[in-house]
Parts: sequence; C-alpha cells; structure tokens
Amino acid sequence: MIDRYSPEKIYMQISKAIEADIQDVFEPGDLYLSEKVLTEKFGVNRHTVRRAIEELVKQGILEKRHGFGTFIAEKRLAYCIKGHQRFTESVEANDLLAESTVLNKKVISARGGVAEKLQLKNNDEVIQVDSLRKVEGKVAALITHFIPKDICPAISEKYESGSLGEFLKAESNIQPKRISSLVSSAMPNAEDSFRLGMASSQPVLKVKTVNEDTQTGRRIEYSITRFRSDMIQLEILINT
Amino acid sequence: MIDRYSPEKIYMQISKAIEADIQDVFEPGDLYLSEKVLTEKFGVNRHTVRRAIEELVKQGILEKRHGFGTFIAEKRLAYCIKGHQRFTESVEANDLLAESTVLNKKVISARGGVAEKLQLKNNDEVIQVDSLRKVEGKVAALITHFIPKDICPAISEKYESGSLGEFLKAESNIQPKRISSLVSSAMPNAEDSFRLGMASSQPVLKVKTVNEDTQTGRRIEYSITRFRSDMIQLEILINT
DNA sequence: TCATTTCACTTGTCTAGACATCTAAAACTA
DNA sequence: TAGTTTTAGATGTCTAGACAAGTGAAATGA
Repeated sequence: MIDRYSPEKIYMQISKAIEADIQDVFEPGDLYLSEKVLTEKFGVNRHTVRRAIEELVKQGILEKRHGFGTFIAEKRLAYCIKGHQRFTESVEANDLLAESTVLNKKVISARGGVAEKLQLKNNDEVIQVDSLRKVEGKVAALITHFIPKDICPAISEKYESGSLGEFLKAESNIQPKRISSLVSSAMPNAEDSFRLGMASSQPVLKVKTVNEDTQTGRRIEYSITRFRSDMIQLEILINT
Repeated sequence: MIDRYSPEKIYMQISKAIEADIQDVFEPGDLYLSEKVLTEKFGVNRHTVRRAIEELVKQGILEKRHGFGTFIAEKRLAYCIKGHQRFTESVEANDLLAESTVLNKKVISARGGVAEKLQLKNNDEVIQVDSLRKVEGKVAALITHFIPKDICPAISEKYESGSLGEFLKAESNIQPKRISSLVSSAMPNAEDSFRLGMASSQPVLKVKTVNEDTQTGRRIEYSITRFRSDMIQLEILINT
C-alpha cells in the first residue's frame, strides 16, 4: 500500500489513500479511524499518520476533536469543487438571502471604524445586531449590523428575525439606501468559522456596507457581512 | 525564558517569543535564526521549535526555504491590520491598476468555463495571457485573460504590456464592454501565491469578468483576476 | 436513583535521533 | 577562466517512545 522508494513522501501517499478511502466508504459526519488503527493499517509511525491527517484537516476534508476522534467533515469545499453550485447573490439587493436568525443584540459605544462610517462621535451609543443568514436551510453568511441607538431604540426589544431594512421602515419611517460597499477577502476568526460551520482553513468573502436615510441623508446603518466562500459568490450588476 | 509548568504549551510560548523578537530586532526580508540556534536558545527539542515556527508561517509572519533558512516575511497581514491601508479599486473600471507585465502568452483549446463564457465550441482556439498588475511598484494582482484567437491574432506577437482593452481597440477596432462580474474569495494555488509574493495561508479576492464588443455583441474576453487580499479591496459603485 | 470516580481510549505535546533533500558557496579541475 | 564537484549547513521526513489532556462510558458510591 505504501511505496517506501517512491519520491512521493509517505505522508502524502497516506493522505491520498485516506482521501480515497473516505470517498468510497464514509459519509460526512462519520467518525473516522483512530491514529492507532491507521498506524497499524499503513505500517508507519503514528507521527507520520498525524502528518497525513494534518494535510486533510488543512484541506477541510477531516476534522479533529481532542480526546475523541477524527471526523469526516461535512460537505464544504467538495461542494464547491464538484458542481460549481455556488449561490450567486447580488450586492445591489439591500437584504440578501431570505432566512434570518438573530444571534445576539447589544448596545456598544461607537469607536474606530463604526464611529467613522456612521459619522458619530466616540462613545455615542450604537446597537449591534449579529445575525445568521441561510440559503436552503444552510448557513451561508454572518452579518453584524451597527445602528445608532437613537434612530431606532425599538430594535433592542422587538427585532427578532427577517429583514432589518423592512423593520427600520416600519418602526422608524426610514428609507435605507446603500451608499457604499467594500468587498474584500479574509480568513475568518475562530468564532465566525464556527458559526458559519466551515473549516477555519477556508476564507470568507467580506462586504462592508453603509446605508443612509434617503430623506435626511443621515448614516443609519453600517454592516459587515461574512459570506462562506464555498457557498456564495457575488454578482456585480451593471446599470446601462 | 520558557515556563515548563505553565498551562500554555511550550511551542506557543516560543512562537510568541519569536514574534516579539522579530518585531524588536529584525526587518522584513531578513534571514532569521536557524532551527539549531533556536533549539539551543530555548533549550528545547528541534521538533518543538519547528512546531513554533509552523505557527508563525501559518500566520504569514515567517517564511521558509528548504535547505536555506527561515525568513521574516515581507509586510503582508501586518500591513493590512496596522493601517487599513488597502487600496480601493473599482470593479467598474475596465482596466484596473496602472502597471502591467505580461508573464506568458499561449494558444489553448477552449473547454469548460472558458468555452462557456466566451460562447465558443470546444477546441476553438483561444489566446491565454497571464499578466501581473502592480500598485506602487508592488505586485497586487494576477490576471488571466482569454480571448478568442480569431478576434485579435496580433496579441500573440505584439501585446507586451499596458492595457489589454486599449490594445484591442487599437488593433481590432473593438469596443470592449463589461457585461458581468462575479466576485468570490478563495485560497490561491501554489503558483499564484508565489507569483503574488504572498503567504499561501492568505486568501485571494477573485473577480471573473466577461467583456463583449459593443458593436457586434460578441463575447471577446473572459478574465480571471486574483487580487492580494491584504492589498486590495473592491469598491462597488452605485449609479444613481 | 443520581452523582462521583475510575477507566479505556482518543488526540496533543515533547523528546531524541537518524537520514533525506536542498542550497549556496567553497574547492577543485580542465 | 569557466564549469564541475565537494562540502557544510539548512530545512524536511520518518521513527520510537513517553507523558499530558480531553472524552465518554462504565463502575462505584451514597
């Protein structure tokens, strides 16, 4: 099974063998073989097996849990590679993706980027809302909204789900309008990759948006959206 | 220097110590201490030092070259974190970024995505041009263009640098117009991360663009741009 | 019954050493 | 001088073994 005279390193041979093994026999979510079993199966040292597994974890194919075992990762990267079935969203749409769940709400003091984008003074009160957006039942994005508290204090109590834009219209007679969007690519922090249910080795697509009120011109919302890069791509629409 | 009774793992202690050491004493591009020296300095096994260095390589702070040594990485992540000094480019602009260098040109057979986007039959001839775009002398993006060969065979010989759009106008009396852009985030392949001079642990921002000729409506160019995520962010312009 | 402790098993960390592979420069040779 | 070979030193791979730390279930206790 292992060719010790091949120029290909043993850990890479094992890594590929495991990858093939997974696709033949295992399902996403299954517990995979332990390091001890693999050590005996391939006739190599445990550290070599660990190195092979490390490759697959890096690729998002396996996941480990200290003291418990190694798992076949839920579809992720494979999803994207197989069918190029990524969802295409438009940044022109004010409220992306249908389903929405609020994760938490809190009042913070404006500072740095938030104060700047919302044109507030430091320590002005801002409501922060973190919410999860799903597509076909799967988590696709994580959005952090910042809204000056005086604009719509009702958010803290009432807003639970659905479109935040619609909520603002209904509660505060405000017509939000997107005035700028900045798109970038970055690695997710540990919390975000966990919430998005994705491998921490995969990047996210970040969109920072500022909305103002059509009538008054006041900045009313700043949001940072992190899309799962294996699920979502953005389409830029052209106005002709 | 190392606390063997701390709950913090030794390799993490060393990793942090090295990180501090780098910021105090070393400059980007410098050759760092060898594993042997670090082994003696910290009084641990070589594998433990390697594990510590691995962390920093993952973070894009150090870089290794087999058989030569370990280097302080050129500014990258730090660059972005420190000043938020990323360049902002607009996807509306047809030719992003001033300086351009052609890396290679070749004629290929259309298939898959290329054939589809350019609305060609399989095996139709397509000219592929890879070029490097710089901002302030630094590599910022890598672009792969695909142009049906019959539209402008002169590219193979004549096109050397500058705007490909301008070249097409001059040579073939064509008015390119962007008809769609898809933006996504992904990890770079080994070749791309090398050419972009970035850590392979950092993602790229990918933009796939299709251009057509204003007059005939024919698809004349399909390009895939990979931006260094630590240098470039895209601004979405709003036409009001 | 329910809470606690033990236990078997998992992955994680660290050590020690051998040999492979790669690099750049020094030494050598024509 | 120019090209080749050697060599020292760097990182890369693999082995072997010990102990740490986390998990979940089984055994134990009140």
